[in-house]
Amino acid sequence: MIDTKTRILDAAERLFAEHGFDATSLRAITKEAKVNLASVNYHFQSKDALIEALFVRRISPLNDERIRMLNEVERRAAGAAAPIEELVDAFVRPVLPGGAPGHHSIGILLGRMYAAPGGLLARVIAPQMDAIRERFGRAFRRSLPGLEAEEIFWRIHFTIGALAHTLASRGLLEFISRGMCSAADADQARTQLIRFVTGGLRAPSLVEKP
Amino acid sequence: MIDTKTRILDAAERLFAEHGFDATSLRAITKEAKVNLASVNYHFQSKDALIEALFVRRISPLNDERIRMLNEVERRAAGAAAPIEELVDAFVRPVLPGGAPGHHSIGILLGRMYAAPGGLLARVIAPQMDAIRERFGRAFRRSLPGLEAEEIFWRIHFTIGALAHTLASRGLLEFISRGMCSAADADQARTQLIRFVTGGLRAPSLVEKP
DNA sequence: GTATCAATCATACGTTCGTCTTAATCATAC
DNA sequence: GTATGATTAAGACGAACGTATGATTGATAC
Repeated sequence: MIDTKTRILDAAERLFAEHGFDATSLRAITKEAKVNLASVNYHFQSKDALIEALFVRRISPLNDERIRMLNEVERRAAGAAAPIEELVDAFVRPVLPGGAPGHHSIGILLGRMYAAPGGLLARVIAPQMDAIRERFGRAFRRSLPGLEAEEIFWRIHFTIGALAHTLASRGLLEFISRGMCSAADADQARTQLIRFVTGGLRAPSLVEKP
Repeated sequence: MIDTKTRILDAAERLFAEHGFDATSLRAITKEAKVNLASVNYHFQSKDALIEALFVRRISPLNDERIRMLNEVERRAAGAAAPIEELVDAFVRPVLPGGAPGHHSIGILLGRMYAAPGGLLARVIAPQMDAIRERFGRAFRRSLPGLEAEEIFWRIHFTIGALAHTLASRGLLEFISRGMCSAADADQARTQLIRFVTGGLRAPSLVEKP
């Protein structure tokens, strides 16, 4: 029998991803997890703290995997500038379904969190993302010497947008089911995403070079 | 004195954009609008219907402006394929701050809605977006003859993602204020966005051409 | 066996929410 | 003036929520 704390986290992750944070009550979570209602306030202190714990559990391994893949890409490049496609792949793959070990619905939740108001993103996610952003920013600057740091910043921002939208979009699957898109598998989505983002990153700089 | 219905819509739009739909109560809205609580259920029927009315009021003019700009772009192209930058501009400008007449916070709400669960997007926004997607899809196919229809579909999807993320991201302004990005004005964001998206759209096709 | 402490359980509390009801107000037409 | 229909006002209702309480169980150590 899995321990109560994990059962709560798993159920919460699943239900939050499906219905959103506000629309999911602790009663629904404890029912899904087959635990007592009070367990949530015993193991965590509040609903907010539960949500926070939920991200804490996933984000670190996720970003570790990103860094691991990035290091691997740079190792293969052997000192030269790494190919943009591979940098992007290291950035997006771990967060896409099937991309990281123990991966469940955290990608959807992350995508949703980026659009949500409130302090959780600023308190929990943003600090973790700053390190990733910094590390990948350096790699991109290396492989895109024609761009200024500020432009890199913007383009990473747009990359996150395209990624988060792909993760969060409920509409996508509907479009797919309506025949507007034939391949529903994650590989197809990732390949298309990488191609698009790589093109965006490679776009010429807006800054006039002397 | 502006009429009650409009006052409610304006206040709701403002508060929803700032705090989200669930975190904003009808009492907060009616207080902000300086109207009676029951007015909401009188003029609209429910909170959900209010949210729906809120989008209905803005989306049509917004998409009309998109179509108007697109037609203008195609008119200038005089039969030839229109430049991608201008197509993208017609797509993103109306939804960005200062881009359309009567524009307030609807962009933030749209950006947030794309990441939110529930049927409102599918019921209200998606049907309106289908027409836009179709119209712009045709224009993009014309200007990007090397791409298959499915690839165009994906790339419009990613474009919406980058756009929605830019609209919804609270974090962005924080990064800006922390000096990681110097220009906070909408012009800078739009220019960077268009450059990135154009590059993504122009990326070579994934499909092998015979 | 019994003391101890963490975990689980049923249940209650206080709050807040969306909605509804009923009465009061206002403008307009006759 | 008065009737009429639309709007606004004040307040109450029931439901659902997050949280807290106190009892109960279960395992471990002595």
